[in-house]
Amino acid sequence: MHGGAMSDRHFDPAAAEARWQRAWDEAGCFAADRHGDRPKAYVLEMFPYPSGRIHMGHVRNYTMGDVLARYKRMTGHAVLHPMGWDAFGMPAENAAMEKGVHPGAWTRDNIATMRAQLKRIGFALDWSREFATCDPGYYGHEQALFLDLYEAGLVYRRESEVNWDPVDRTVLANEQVIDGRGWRSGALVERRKLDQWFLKITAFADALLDGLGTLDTWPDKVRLMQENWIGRSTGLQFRFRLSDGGSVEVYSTRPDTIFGASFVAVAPDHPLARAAAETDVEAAAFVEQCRKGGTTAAELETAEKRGLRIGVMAAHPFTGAQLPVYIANFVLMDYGTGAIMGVPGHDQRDFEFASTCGLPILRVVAPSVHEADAPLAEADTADGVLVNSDFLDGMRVAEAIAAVVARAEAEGWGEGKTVWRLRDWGVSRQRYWGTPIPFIHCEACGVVPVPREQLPVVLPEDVDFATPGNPLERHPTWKHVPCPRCGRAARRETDTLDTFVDSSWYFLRFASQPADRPFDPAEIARWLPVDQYIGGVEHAILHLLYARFWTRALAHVGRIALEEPFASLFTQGMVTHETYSLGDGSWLSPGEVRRDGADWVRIADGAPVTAGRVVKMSKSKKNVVDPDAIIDRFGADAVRWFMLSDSPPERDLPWSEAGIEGCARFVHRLWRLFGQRDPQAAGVNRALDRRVHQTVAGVAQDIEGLQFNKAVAKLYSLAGEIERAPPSASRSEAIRTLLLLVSPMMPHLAEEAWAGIGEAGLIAEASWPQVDPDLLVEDEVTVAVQVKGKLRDTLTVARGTDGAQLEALALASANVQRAMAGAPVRKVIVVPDRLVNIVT
RNA sequence: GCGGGUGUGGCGGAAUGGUAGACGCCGGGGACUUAAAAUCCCCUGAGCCUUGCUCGUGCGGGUUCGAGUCCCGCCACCCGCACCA
Repeated sequence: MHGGAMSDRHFDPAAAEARWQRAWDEAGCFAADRHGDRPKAYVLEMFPYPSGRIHMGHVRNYTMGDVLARYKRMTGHAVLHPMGWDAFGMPAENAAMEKGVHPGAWTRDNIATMRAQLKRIGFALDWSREFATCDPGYYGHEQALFLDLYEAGLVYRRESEVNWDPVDRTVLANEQVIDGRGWRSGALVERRKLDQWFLKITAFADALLDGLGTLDTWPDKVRLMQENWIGRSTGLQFRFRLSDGGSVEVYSTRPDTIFGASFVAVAPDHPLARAAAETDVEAAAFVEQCRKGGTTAAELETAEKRGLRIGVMAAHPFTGAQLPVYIANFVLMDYGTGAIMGVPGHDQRDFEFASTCGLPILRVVAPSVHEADAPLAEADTADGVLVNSDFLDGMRVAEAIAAVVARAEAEGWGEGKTVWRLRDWGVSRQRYWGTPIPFIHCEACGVVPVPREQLPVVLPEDVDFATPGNPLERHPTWKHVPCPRCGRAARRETDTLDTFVDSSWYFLRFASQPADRPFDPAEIARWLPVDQYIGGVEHAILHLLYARFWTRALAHVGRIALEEPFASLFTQGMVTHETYSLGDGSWLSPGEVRRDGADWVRIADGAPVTAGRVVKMSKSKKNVVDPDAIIDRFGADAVRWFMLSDSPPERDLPWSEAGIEGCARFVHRLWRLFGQRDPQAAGVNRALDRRVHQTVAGVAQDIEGLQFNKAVAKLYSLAGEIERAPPSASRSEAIRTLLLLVSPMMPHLAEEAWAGIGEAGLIAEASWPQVDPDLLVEDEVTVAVQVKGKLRDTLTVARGTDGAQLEALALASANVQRAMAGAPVRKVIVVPDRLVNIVT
């Protein structure tokens, strides 16, 4: 029975991996242009930042994409599955400061390391299209595209706040601000205004919002998050007359609650606040205090709500009541007009503020007109009817909003307005390791674009990181250039672009890489949009929104004809691991501990270790495992299999030693099974044939739906089924089919076995098995029998047995009769082929 | 604070409103072996008066012949919040 030559050999993952990776390379199987005539499939995973080494999160991400890419190839597609590097960014500069290495050298070393790691895992990538965003051959084109947007009026400059470290005299990223202090200096961070470059993403707010409607294969949660982020709202913008003769413009999405207004508040940056600060020392001190601390929304919104009353009063547009005006730290200058009317009864922030300041809290919306004076323990934001509101009384909220807007417009003190939460995208970074912004500042001519023939503006290599701040700014010669317009001495822009710009069009560059242009429009037409994009949910808003914006902006300037870059999106979960700590709270890595009965101890000295929560793998908690070390021990196929097993791909995947051992066992178990294929065996096993065809169809469906854990479960099942089956022609064919089905997941084992059973050619180029639809259905079914909804028996009957017969069979069951205890039948529900429910 | 998500055995999870726990891991028992590893077979939600019954999908309600699945209200944890990528 065990005739194959393979069964005498053990499967040696290291040898097989090297052999077949070389074979794929030599055959050029994964070059995208290999099958020009086939329908296209562009499979893309978010490209990595070259941080040093590949981590398990990358392996999971790229394994999913790889399985899909290999499957698509087997089902007759021309597949574009590329890889590159998101190579600009802060960590390279940090490394330069800490270790004295050049950011470029550090980055290129990391890329070399990580490329080698990815190759070891056997991904079916078209490496001929690889690039890094820090290549001048990439970022030079980005500069040209930036100039396109500039010419189209989508780029502008304005003042904007940054986190300023007053000791290091440096702009800090949000993550470099810890508890309001600079991470290196420990100085209290301030907000400081700088002239910065902006992209007019708000010009596309409507289009980006509407476009979400076409992305029906994106996860609902991502579309919802983007929708909320764009934050379209309609409301009333209107003016309060001030007691000093001036006025203040406010915006409210709930103008219906206007009769509940008990104060007016402006942002600390609001002109009114600045004016007050000039004349009033107290106001100046308060505004100054508000400038302390970081710039993040979370920080601003969780800060205690504080305000300072200034000398003017605002007149209520309907009642004429004099409302106090405050400068308040919870009012944002970036949203609406930077000023609000405070309605404590129906806005939680206003409620908290009014409570601490002793301002009146009025109810103007109630569940019914009879509850007009129900007390408010907190802000009531529910729908209801207007009360205590003059001409609005009795209206529903929506009706009242329309009424107030109409009245304001008629009387000329306000107008209905659509406001977006989305703000323009600030792309200036006061850093070295990024794409130089291609502009020159001339005292006579102003801001002048670098002429296109002078692109790329290349970063200087000779920079020093001995002191904080932007090395481009203090470089002795780089920024000194003649003005392209008048020829007089001028200086280069020293800000570089946000790295999100780099990742906003890389998927276009993968489709073609001409030297003289960013991309070839014909190749964009051929490959785009990306058919399946896969990455972490942490990119659900920013990266994906920016990439959608760039695509539309490039279409707007005529570079491409494409609205949405990613036809389908999948967001995968994180790889997690148990954490280990000593009594003093210090973390230990998985390699430093071992199990000792029910407990954990440190290997070095037997010290007791606490096994803690299962959390995302991170260097700081030391709960990481290195992919290379795991491949050394178990082989690439076992790691790939683990990445696909058990956890649904959108959820977190807990790494475990036991789990990877189980996967490695299964790899070898399959090898033994493949070795049992006996081409001489005769006879048909119909039941096994059915299982095989059901599995082929099911696995295909699971892979297409990216439900790899379900595909894995089906493959385990089928393997067990085949193992238990006696030899037959059906069984031999089943083994060959199983090999094809596992090949996208365990490509090295599959190639080795494919060759072992004497098949010609590479399994990487084989076709997905055909399904016989007649074999998909069983002819017997198991029907559940319930009494009053509780399972009492099951029946095995021919598929399609009619209802009356099922009912009779059910009533004849002894278990059913006992459960009924003589009660009369009131109703019988029959679901053919599934269930009979007898209600008594 | 705001926005989004998740919750089912010891663990990861499966289940078009229709047999909860497929498949895998761990654990237990057995076979093979001088022995071990490897491999193979069986058992494995809890409880009980064990031909079978009761309970059970984070918690509390509801809809339904029937709810893990639908609705309402909570709790816990995770992700994002515009200069981390």
